[in-house]
Amino acid sequence: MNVALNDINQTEITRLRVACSNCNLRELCLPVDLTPDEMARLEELSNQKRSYETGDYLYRSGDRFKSLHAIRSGSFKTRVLHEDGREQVTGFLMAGEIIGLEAISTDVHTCEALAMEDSEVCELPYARLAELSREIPSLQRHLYKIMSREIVRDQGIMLLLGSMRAEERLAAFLLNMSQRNAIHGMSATQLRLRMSRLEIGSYLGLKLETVSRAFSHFQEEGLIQVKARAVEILALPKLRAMVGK
Amino acid sequence: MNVALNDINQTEITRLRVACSNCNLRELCLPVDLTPDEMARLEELSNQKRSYETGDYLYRSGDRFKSLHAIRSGSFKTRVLHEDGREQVTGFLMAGEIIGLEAISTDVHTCEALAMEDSEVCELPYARLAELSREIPSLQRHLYKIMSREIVRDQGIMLLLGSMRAEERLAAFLLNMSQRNAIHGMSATQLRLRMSRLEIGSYLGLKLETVSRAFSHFQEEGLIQVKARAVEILALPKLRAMVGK
DNA sequence: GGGCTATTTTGACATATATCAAGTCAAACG
DNA sequence: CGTTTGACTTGATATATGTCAAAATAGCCC
Repeated sequence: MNVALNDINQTEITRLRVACSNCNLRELCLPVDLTPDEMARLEELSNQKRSYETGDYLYRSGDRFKSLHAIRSGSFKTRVLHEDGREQVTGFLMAGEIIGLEAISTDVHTCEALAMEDSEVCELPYARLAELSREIPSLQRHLYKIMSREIVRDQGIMLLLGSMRAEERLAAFLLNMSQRNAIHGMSATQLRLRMSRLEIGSYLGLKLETVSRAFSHFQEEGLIQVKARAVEILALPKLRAMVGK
Repeated sequence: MNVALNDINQTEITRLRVACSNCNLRELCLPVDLTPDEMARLEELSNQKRSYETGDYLYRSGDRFKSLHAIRSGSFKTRVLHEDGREQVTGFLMAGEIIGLEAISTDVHTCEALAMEDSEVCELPYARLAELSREIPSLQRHLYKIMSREIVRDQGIMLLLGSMRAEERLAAFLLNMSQRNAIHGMSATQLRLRMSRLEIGSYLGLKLETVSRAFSHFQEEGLIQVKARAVEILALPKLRAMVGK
């Protein structure tokens, strides 16, 4: 749930994402009125830093939940493993985004998160965040909002996944990647995908061949330029039109 | 998002639902330790009551969000209307359940809720609930949990919808209805569905004919006995097996 | 109860996606 | 530099679901 298809529905998308580079909670604070003192206390929470290499686990299913993590560099995917060993990708998390929210309720992670490339994260101990939010009502209210907005976002996904066809899903995915790139100051049209066709398919509920065909078809139509994982978006408006906006 | 497919994944399902008949927040309080005094204050919130006839709106898209509602009797559906007039059902809410959570973040309802039959609800003014939660830390924490558990639940839906086929979706739906029936002290096998095949299809992302065929097929297989909207579940374990558990 | 209407079921066919199987391409490695 | 390996693309076919149409059924009003 860390990643949302319906982001491309052009509602605000900044939300939980940390737009500034030093991995504090500025984005999270932005819409709430905090005093400089409160702000400082909030930023203190995110001072630690840790490195992960490609394939390393940030957390595994069953791990006790202690903290959220803000991704400073690199990217992660979250997944669940089914009994039969199949992998189901549930989200992609990029630099500047916060990961781990899904475990707040259970205190235990229900999926695993692993680095898709060498990455760095800052820890946000949840206990201290909650504690702080009890002292700062506007922060508390904001956390509520963040969480329930996640709900709305996912509801959006549900609606979309139920009714979207393969190419619409892929269009939504590309627009989502584009927007998240743009938020963090990178190109909105030049994408370097970190994930394989198989992973994209798993995330979108499609087979890798279907994903590949959709890429090819988009290229034929002049919507994008594909070169393996380097994708250039040529016709952003047309892609938007495909997903209904 | 008020309704979840993955409830049938046999995790706990009591959650937000109010199991006792007088529509207080007992279910909501249950897992938290409240003093009798705190409990009393909480129950005060749900004293009001209002009636709705079939087709009445509990709220509409765009309405200002003021309160949650606990359904004392009857049932509601939530939906969004697309530009072209198509209706998309996003949830079914039954007696004993709480509706409206999706609007907390935006302060405005993003979908509309209307009665599927004559119904009664109690209002839970959100401001007072939030205020109270500030004074009662364990309640605050519980609200966090409820909300983020909604997240997990919806994530479950996302996973399911992406990979489940028509009959699996219907099986999940039936099991969900069964469980919710059971929670509120009704039969787990004798279901009186309040919604049409069209609404079920809209909710599950299927066409009504597909829903109907799935019902028929289940009956042929001896899994259920169908008589219009009266459905008897004959082979609960087999249905469970269909959805992976 | 009889007729009316909406709902549900069923059938025939169309389309989208999955499946199976080659074949291509590119990075990694000796 | 050739080989290997994994990822990606493309093609042929199968299967699931959607679409269109008609018949059957149930609920409702008089």
